[in-house]
Amino acid sequence: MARPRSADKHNAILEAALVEFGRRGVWATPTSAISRTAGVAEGTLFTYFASKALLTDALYRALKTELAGVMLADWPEAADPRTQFRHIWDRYVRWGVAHPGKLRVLAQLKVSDELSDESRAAGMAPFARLEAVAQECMRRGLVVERPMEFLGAMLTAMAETTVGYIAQAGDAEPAFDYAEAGFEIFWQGIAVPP
Amino acid sequence: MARPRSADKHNAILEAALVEFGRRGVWATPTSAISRTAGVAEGTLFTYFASKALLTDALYRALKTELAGVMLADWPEAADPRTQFRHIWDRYVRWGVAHPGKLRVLAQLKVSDELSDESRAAGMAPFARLEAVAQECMRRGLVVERPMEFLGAMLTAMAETTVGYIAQAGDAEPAFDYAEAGFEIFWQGIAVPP
Amino acid sequence: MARPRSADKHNAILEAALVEFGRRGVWATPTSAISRTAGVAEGTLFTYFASKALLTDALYRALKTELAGVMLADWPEAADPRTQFRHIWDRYVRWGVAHPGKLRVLAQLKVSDELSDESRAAGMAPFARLEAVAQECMRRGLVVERPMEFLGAMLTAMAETTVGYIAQAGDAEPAFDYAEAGFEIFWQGIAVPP
Amino acid sequence: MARPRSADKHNAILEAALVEFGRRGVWATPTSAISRTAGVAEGTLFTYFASKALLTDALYRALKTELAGVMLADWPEAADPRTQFRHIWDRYVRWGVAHPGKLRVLAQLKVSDELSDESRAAGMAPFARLEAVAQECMRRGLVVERPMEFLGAMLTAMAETTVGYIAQAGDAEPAFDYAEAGFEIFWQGIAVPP
DNA sequence: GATGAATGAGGATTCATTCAT
DNA sequence: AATGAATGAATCCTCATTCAT
Repeated sequence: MARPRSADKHNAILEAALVEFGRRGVWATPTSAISRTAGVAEGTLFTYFASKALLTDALYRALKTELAGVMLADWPEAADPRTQFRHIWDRYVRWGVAHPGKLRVLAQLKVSDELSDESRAAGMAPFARLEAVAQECMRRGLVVERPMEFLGAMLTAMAETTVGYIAQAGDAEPAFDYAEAGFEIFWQGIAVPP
Repeated sequence: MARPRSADKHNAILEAALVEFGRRGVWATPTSAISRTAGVAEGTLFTYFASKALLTDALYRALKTELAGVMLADWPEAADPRTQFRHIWDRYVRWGVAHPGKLRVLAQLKVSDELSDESRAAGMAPFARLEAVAQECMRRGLVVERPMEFLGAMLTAMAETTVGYIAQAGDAEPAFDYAEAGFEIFWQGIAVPP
Repeated sequence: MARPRSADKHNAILEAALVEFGRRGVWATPTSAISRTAGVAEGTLFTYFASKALLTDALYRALKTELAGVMLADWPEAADPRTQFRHIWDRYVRWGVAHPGKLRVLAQLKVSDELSDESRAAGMAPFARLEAVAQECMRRGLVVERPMEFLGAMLTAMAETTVGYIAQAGDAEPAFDYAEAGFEIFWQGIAVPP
Repeated sequence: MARPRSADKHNAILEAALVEFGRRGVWATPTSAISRTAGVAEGTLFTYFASKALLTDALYRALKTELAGVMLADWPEAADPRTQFRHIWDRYVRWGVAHPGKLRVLAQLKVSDELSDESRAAGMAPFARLEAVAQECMRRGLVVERPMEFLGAMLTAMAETTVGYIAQAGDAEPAFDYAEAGFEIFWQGIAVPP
């Protein structure tokens, strides 16, 4: 057998793409910069990802999957709905604040024309797990009845905006707790008053 | 460069940039395509906009200004706060639905690295007029006290998401009124219950 | 008006392509070598020929046209058929011997897959003038009745082979007159004996 | 490199090269396509042929050898010269018509710069057997006295042209017998009238 | 020997911008 | 000011060949 394809290299390239995309923007990053950062030859990138578009696709999915994993870790199964939604919100925001580059790349990829429909769908898939929660909430009359994906998109948009504000505020002004404020708007927005 | 002669050409170029960016995406659009669509020579574009970055900047500001104009037109001065916010919301959503290309371009430009800080600031400026409304609402205790820009960003993000859903639903499924639903979330989210 | 497209540059590029193709072979010649030899920027080549394939096409047609011009110059209108055919033959052979590179490039282009059908047809067009001669000869029973294009292709193939032999023989061995010998085979081959 | 193990693989690669060259042209065919078609690994190709140039060389020689074999099979030893030449001619034309791809590849390889002089010489070698025939004819005054290789090249060129015409005519127009016509030109061309 | 991943020079274009007309 | 030809750096990807397994 020949040298097997290396998962390490695959990841190194993905990682490098993330780094370079974060530094220079998705469309301003040549594949050569990615391969250099990944420590592989220019051609090697293409044995792992047949084209730049496929690489960005894969990166998009990887980030989405990672994010979903973060949000679902330590899931408070027994907690009340508000706490569960807050869990998701906090994880999202914390992840975004901790990895501003990732969020930025995700934002760039989302508006990209190169992103395949399959990837867009795949990007949603990891969040399927959250559906059950919301469904249950609606059934119990705790939350307004809205299409699931719509609520999910709203949460995502609001959390992203929140992260953006925290990042922009910087350490300089920790005075205001945007994470808290953002979640309140979201929760008040969807909760059915008792 | 001397001051350009023709406002017509200036506008034709901006218009063409919008069309082409909408068709092919901001980063996949060569300036030559813009000048062709605008009906001017390749070089002429650069007497009106010294660089592609400056052109995108100008387009961003133009769209933001147009949007602000739409939102403030027919302003219901005498109406109650909810109605005023609803006015803003509806104008935004209606504009977005009517001009999906414009919204898409705006989204691409927002995540662009080329966008200057001045333009980002300038993009916010037209919305200053809305500040007064919110400020008054807060003072009267009708709305939660949050930094103005934060509320504005939230509104924008939520409205954009809403537009995205309406566009995606298409004419096929007019059953659900996302505009209404989206606004409810926003308003419940920020309103102080009596 | 802008700088007009220059016939000089157009020709310089064609000329340079000929030189480089002759030196390194059609498929081993990068466009950059052509532009360098032509004394223009790499990009300029593409304002005159949209692609390398189009350039080779144009070169093929140019060479064919030149060759036809050479063969028809000083046409011995009043001479007998044999002399007329000999005129064609000699011009062909002399041109090939004088410009071995051109013949070699022509040979490479002929077997190329890139050559468009239009160009192949266009390459034949200049020889239409010769048809009349052959037609007349056949009518008068001086020459066997064969499809015109077939005879033309035979003449071409035989002349090419002849040129190849002359070139290979070099100045070293002028003892044998291949041009004469080749024509004799051709003429005896098609002439109807009295 | 040690001597290759498998004659099968050697042949499979040559065969695959022929197929791919015929399909895509010699210079547009990557070695990877050849190895894929041959059913061997990319690297394996290079244990059988140290370089692409050597592979094309070998293919050229193989085709030439095959062609010579075809032409000499069923040799009419006792027949008169004309019949013998006709035998050669017919075998050549029939082979070319039956294997248009082979002839096309041969034509491409002939004009290639990569072809080594040894291979060109080797390509001629199989035809040495024909020399005796021609020599005898000349001695007996049946055929014009010309350098052997020149006559051979003429025959080849004329037969190739003939094959080209038959191929182009297709089944649609079997009316004209190019094989017959072509041979007549050749034979009249070289025969010494009694 | 067989495999196919790794390599990196090379190559045809593209494109923002400049500049001669 | 308007034009569009000229420029050449930059880019994605290909491919013959090498080499680790």
